[in-house]
Parts: sequence; C-alpha cells; structure tokens
Amino acid sequence: MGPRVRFAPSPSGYLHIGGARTALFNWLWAKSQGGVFVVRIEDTDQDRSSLDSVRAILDALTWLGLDWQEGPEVGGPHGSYFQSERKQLYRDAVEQLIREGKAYRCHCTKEELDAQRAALKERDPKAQFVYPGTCRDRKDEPALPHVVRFKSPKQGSTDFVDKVFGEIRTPNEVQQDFVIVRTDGYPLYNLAAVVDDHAMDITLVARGRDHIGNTPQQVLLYQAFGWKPPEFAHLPMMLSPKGEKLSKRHASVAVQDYRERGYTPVGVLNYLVRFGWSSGDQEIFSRDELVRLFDWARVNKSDGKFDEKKFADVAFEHLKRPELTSLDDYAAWVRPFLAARQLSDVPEATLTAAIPTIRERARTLAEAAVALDYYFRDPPELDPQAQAKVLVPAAAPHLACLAEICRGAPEFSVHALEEAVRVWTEREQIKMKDVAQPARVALTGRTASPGLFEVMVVLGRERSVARLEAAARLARGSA
RNA sequence: GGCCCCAUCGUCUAGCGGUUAGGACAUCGGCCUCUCACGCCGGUAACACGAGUUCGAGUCUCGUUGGGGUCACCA
Repeated sequence: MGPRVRFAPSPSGYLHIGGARTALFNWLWAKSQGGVFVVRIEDTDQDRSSLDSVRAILDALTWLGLDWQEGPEVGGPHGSYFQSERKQLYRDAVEQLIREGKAYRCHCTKEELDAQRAALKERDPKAQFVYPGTCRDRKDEPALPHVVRFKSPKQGSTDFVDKVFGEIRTPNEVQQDFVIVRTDGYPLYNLAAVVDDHAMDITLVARGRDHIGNTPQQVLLYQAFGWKPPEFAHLPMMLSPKGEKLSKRHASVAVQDYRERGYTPVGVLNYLVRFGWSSGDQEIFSRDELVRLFDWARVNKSDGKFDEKKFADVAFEHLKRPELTSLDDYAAWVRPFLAARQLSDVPEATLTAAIPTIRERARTLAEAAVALDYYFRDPPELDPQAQAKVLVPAAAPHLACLAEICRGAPEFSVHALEEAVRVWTEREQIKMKDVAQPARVALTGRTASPGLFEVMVVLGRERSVARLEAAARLARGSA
C-alpha cells in the first residue's frame, strides 16, 4: 500500500505560493509512490475561515493540476474533510485524555493570563511567560467555562526523525501545558491535526519548516493517545528576497496572481519544486518527470530566497517549448487573455498558425495576447511613432511593389515569398533592411514582430495585400 | 531571551575526502539578423570564520559569527 499524505490549508485567504509548494511535495510523493493525496480543510477558527477561501484554494489546486483522491468535492472513506464537521471526534479524544489524567480543564481566563503576561513583561522584558499550571491539580469542574490543557511532561525529551532534517530532539522542560480545546469548544490546531492525521491513516506529514517547533507537541499527543506517529518531513522555508518571511509586501504570493500574469501551471510547479529540491543540473521538468524523479533524499535543508526573475524565466521556458506546453494547451490558455483585449472567438486555425511565430517572443500568456493582437484585429492597431518614422513617402513604392509580389506569388508560403522578394530586391538594388520595416509596420502596426514572411503567411494573401496597400496609401499621403 | 534549525557565485543549486569547485537565473561583452526575440560564444562572480580529524578537507567533528523558525483560547 502506498503512502497517505495530506495538504491541510486553513481557509483564510488565497492559496499562498508557499502552501502550493507544500501541496506539490505531498502530491509528488503520493503520485510517485502510488499513494493517496488527501486535502483537509482546517477551519476550526470560525473567525478566520470562509467558504470563499475554500473555493479559492480548491480552484488554485485544481488549476495547478494537484488533484486529490480524498477531500472536499470528491469525498472519501475518512470524511468529513472539513474539521468544523468533525467536532465529535475531537471531543471524544479529549474526554479520553481527561479521563486518563493526561489533560485537564483550565478555568483561567484569557484576560487573567494576558494580565500575568503583561506583568511579567514589565518586570523582565526578556522573560518568556509560561503557563504556571494553576489548574493542573485543581478539582475538575466541567460546568464552568474552561479550556482544556495538555499535561506536558517536565522531564526527558521528545524526539522524532525528520525525513529532511534528521533527528530532532527537544527538551521537555521548555514545553508548557498547551491548550488543546478553547472555551468555545473548538479544538486547537495541534489536537485537531493529530486526531485527524491518525483517523485518516496519514503515513507522512510533510509541511513547512515553520511547523517543526510544534511537532514535539504533536508527538507528545500521539504518545498520550497511544498512537503510532506518522513520519514527518519539513520543507525549508521560502523567504523574501531580503530574507524575511515572504509576504505580499515583497512579491506576488497568491497562486492566482501568477495565473493572471499568464504563467502555465507546470511552469509554476517547476519553479516551486526547484526551491528545495534538485535533480543534478536539470532546471526544467515536465510534470511526468517530476513525478518520476521526486525523492525526499534530494530535498535540501537550507532556506532560500524567492526570486521573481528566475520564476519568470522558468515560466517562459515552459511557454516556449512545445513539448512542455502543447499547441492545443497554448491556444486554449491564451484565449482568455485575448478576450481581455476584446478579441473573442478568434478562428482556431489562425490561432494555431500564429502561436509558433510568437512563442519565443512572449514570456507570459499575457504578453502572448499582445503579440498576437494584429493577427486578429482589422485593421491592426497602428503605432503612431512607427507610422511617423517608417511610413514615409519614400516607402510607398516599396510597399506597393510588395503588395504586387504578394498578389502574384504562385504559392503563398514563407519560402516562395522570400524567394520572390529576394529576386526583386536584387534586381532593383534595394536593401532588405529598407523594405522590411515599412512592411512590418504595414502588416503589424509595429516595429517589432516575427519574421515578415511568417506574418504574411499567417495573415493570408488577401489580408497581407490589403494591409500593404493601405500602408502604401498612408505613406504616399504623409508628405 | 529559551528551544529548534540552517550556512557553496547577487539568487536557485551540483558536489556526498583528492574537481582548473559545475549548471541555471541575473549581470557584462560579442556573434547571428528584415525588426524584436530565440539561439550561440565568452567574461565577472562562491565554499562565512577558527580550531581539530586526515597523507589530503567545500565535503567529517567542535567552537565562533551570521541568518531563519518558533515560543497564542492562529494554523
């Protein structure tokens, strides 16, 4: 039986790029080992959770192609996959702990504790407040408002072996009696995660390194319940370019941002996976390669800094190479970006003919839509500066001749057009340079474009001729 | 501050005792050329420091320094 791993986001916003990376590593492990990838929504904080966030996160995962075999929408044998619907499970588990004297009800209020914390801070600003254990041995009074605290051991150490970091040992003296259930009856993260990971038969918990500190608390809970803990794997952190915790102040951190920018799903995954994982010198991977090559042994320990430039390059690499982004996918993905430019329902044949001409000129799908614009807009948008500089009277005869050549070319192909133009320019002693720019502006409205003959072929004979003639008239009249 | 963790070019990384320390992004030159790109060629650029272990340390051990994480009725 393969491993069972999970991605457990709390629905308090969009899918963060770091969360996507965590999901990816879990997903890769499940895929590569024939295991199961579970998605579980950690919505025990009623104030912060929202259904919109669940929707946004699920949509982002779907867009990335990180499909889950158990979780929201698909269900599964261990449901519900929303923690807010599993309260009874946590309640039973906590009852057991209290009955066995491993946890206790605490009637200290948050206000009291906050006051103590503040008082200590005043006496010694550097001191760290620890819960004094006021209620640890007090008579149990379930009727009064209370939280539930775990009775932490004060001696020895709590150890676990991390698949990435190796053995991690934490002295128990630093462990306080942490809260596992709050006054409103909802479980806290550590408790809920442990109960669910056990109930869902999770075999490996992989998450960000910022969780490494509460892993001992979770191990303590496993021990208290008498359950075998899963394996753990912590991922090095993605920090901002300045080395701080990555937030939207430094860069776009929502997966959605990159989607809107026109990166491809695998392009995003490729950048994320190389952050902490490597396979020799290889930089660019297809989804299948990642599944085939992924291995915990190749995961790094050290944190890294997020680099938008590198990200952009990886995304471009995927967009550029047909073996990574098929023509069909490219066409389908660029359509929304064209539509945003009022170019809806463009003919599929023209689109698939045009894409190869702009592939290496567009670093994102958004740029691709710009680069494709003149293929579908009639007349093309004419850049005034290009017009003023290039469509001058002297260019008019050249444009007229080119129009004639287009009209008369026996075959409307790159090769035939190139040959015809070569013959003409040689006979007339004209430099290609001098006809190319006027023709380019005539055909595309701009001074930068794919090769002229490629553009003509995509446009077709009729439209090429029309645009050249229109430009010739414009040039003639511009004196 | 306590606890935990980390340390190779500016950035992501390869390296798992013997290498001219390699690749990629970025950057700087050049080539190609009908423009813009793509592509190609080349340059600058790293083992944090100090002790050990060893015939020999980027690689092993310890310390120092630096960086990060975490110490909630958030997850």
